Amino acid sequence: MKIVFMGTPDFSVPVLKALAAAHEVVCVYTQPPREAGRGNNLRKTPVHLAAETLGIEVRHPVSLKSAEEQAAFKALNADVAVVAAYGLLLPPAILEAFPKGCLNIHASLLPRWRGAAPIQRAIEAGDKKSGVTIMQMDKGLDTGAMLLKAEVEIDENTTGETLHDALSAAGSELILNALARLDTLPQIAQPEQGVTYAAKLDKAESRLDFRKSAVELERKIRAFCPYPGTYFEYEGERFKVLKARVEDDSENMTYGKLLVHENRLMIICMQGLLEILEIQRQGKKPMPVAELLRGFKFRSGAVINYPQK
RNA sequence: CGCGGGGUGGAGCAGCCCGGUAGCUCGUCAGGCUCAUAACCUGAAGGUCGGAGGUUCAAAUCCUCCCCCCGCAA
Repeated sequence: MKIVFMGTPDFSVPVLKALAAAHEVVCVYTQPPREAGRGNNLRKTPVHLAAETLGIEVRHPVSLKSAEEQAAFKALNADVAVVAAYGLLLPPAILEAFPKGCLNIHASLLPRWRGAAPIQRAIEAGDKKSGVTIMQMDKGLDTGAMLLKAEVEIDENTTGETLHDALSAAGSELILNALARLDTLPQIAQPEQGVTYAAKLDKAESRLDFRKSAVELERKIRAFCPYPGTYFEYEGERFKVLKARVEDDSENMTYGKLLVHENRLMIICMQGLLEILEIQRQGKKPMPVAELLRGFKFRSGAVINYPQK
């Protein structure tokens, strides 16, 4: 099949590779290079780089609203467009440009977690499973009819990173499956029941708030690992928390207090005790807490800064 | 030229501002103690202080350039 692929971040790269291996990908759409990272140099998106390696034409329009862009898109004369985390809204003219329309790979079991950050929100909310959904795109935000789903378990070791990779891999497989049976697959409308939205990740959420429970915080730490990360402040310095565990989930009032015991570091939460397992100092690499404690001393009993209301 | 932190025996840190014997917490090795131990005691090995120049009687420490790692912002 002749396919146009539209995607931007790392999540989309395995999908592009899978498609390129099995079909004719005539063109790749991605976000334009932007200033990013140290030095604010222009950076091509992961999909952009992957497409170049594969020798596929890359287009990165700022918008698809203009008649020129829409005409250029339609002129590709493909059978279908596959969209995975592209980052641009698709106008009706794009959605209807090809015979099979636009298929989307969404990283959740729709209609749960429509929107920007379905992977992290699922872990953060304590869901026991997530998955990917292949859907026929329509005008709404992740509201189109569903073709196929694949489930992925979430357990106590699942992080944003591992779930991201698992869903990306599952999505790559599932889209090939869907394309192979495109004409016979039933299109199932999304139920009204169970709709939730995954709000985009906000930097302010990265700061650990010890008025929350240890259970909630541990889930957030896993969900936000490695991006956007979580941290607490100690004597004006940020300490990124990569991994933690719930030591105790009973109630506690002196929340925000830090405890150093043997080679362990714990923080009292409004409800429960959170043990920090993996930590990263500013300018340093992530390391197990016990290692940091060999050279760096936290004052036991110190109160950790957390967002004030 | 976006802002900033860091590279010191195997690990984590201090020392650098105010040049002058390489330190701390661990780990490793050997021996001791012990029913035993990741515990304790004693001893030992192990470092061109990221690299190259420069200043100086003397540089981990001051100056210049380079390499590598990371945090923030975007």
